[in-house]
Amino acid sequence: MTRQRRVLVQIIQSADGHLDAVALWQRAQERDPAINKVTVYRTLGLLKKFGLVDELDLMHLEGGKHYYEAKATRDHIHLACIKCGRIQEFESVLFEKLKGQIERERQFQISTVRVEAGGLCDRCR
Amino acid sequence: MTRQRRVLVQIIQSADGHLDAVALWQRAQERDPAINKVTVYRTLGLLKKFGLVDELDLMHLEGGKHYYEAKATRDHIHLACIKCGRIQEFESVLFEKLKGQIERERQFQISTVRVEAGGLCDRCR
DNA sequence: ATAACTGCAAATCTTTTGCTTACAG
DNA sequence: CTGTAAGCAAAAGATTTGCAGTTAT
Repeated sequence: MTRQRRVLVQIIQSADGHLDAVALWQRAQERDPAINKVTVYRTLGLLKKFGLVDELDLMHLEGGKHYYEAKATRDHIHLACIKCGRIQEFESVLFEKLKGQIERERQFQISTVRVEAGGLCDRCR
Repeated sequence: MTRQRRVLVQIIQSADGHLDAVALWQRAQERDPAINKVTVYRTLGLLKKFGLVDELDLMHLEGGKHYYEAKATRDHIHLACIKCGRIQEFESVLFEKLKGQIERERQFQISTVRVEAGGLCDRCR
């Protein structure tokens, strides 16, 4: 557990939105100007591997980059508005049931699930 | 409607698995050696825009590339085994209900949904 | 001490853009 | 004809790798 990792983990934990690797790196630089982008990628790789963060694509609204968020206690769905870019989160017991169905019917042991919907949000439709 | 587009659309339509842009380009070259990779990207962009193909990430099992498949009549979920890499597809009425719930409760007009689960398949667990 | 981690530079890979030529309708 | 698409080269952006020096434990 190094200084750099502490900084990165804390930023991810306390972030309100969804950060991509470069945005995370920029925020980290505010606290530790020497921190390297490569370290960010390597740390994200680790956190992902240990299931501490979720990796999102948010329907590629902004190209091919990936976004990260601290793994929540409860999985949630991301709704990405293709017009205004707003990202909403959504929880549902149906989603929980769906996961259960997958594990049961396919004997598939889920370690990560990602649900992303693209479309028009209530404000934009 | 050009020769190149016809080739590309036909490959996507008849593909059994999930192709990334480069794999699609390679298959296209077998039929039309002069076809350019850029044309593949541009055509994929169009097909995506018109909702004729779905773009997947398959849990980034192989890095940051994207995969494409012809939009099916019925949405389905992708299950990616993190051990053997096998991709399974899964349909469910629960999934359909979940989409309905999102549209109703959030007044969100879904144009594309993507559900991907990573974990261990029945053979690997 | 020593195994793991960081920084730096450079490589790799995917995707996008500008511009000219070619082709479909 | 005329607008749209394709090809080519080059750019841009994201992520990964090799290696030498540094740090956590």
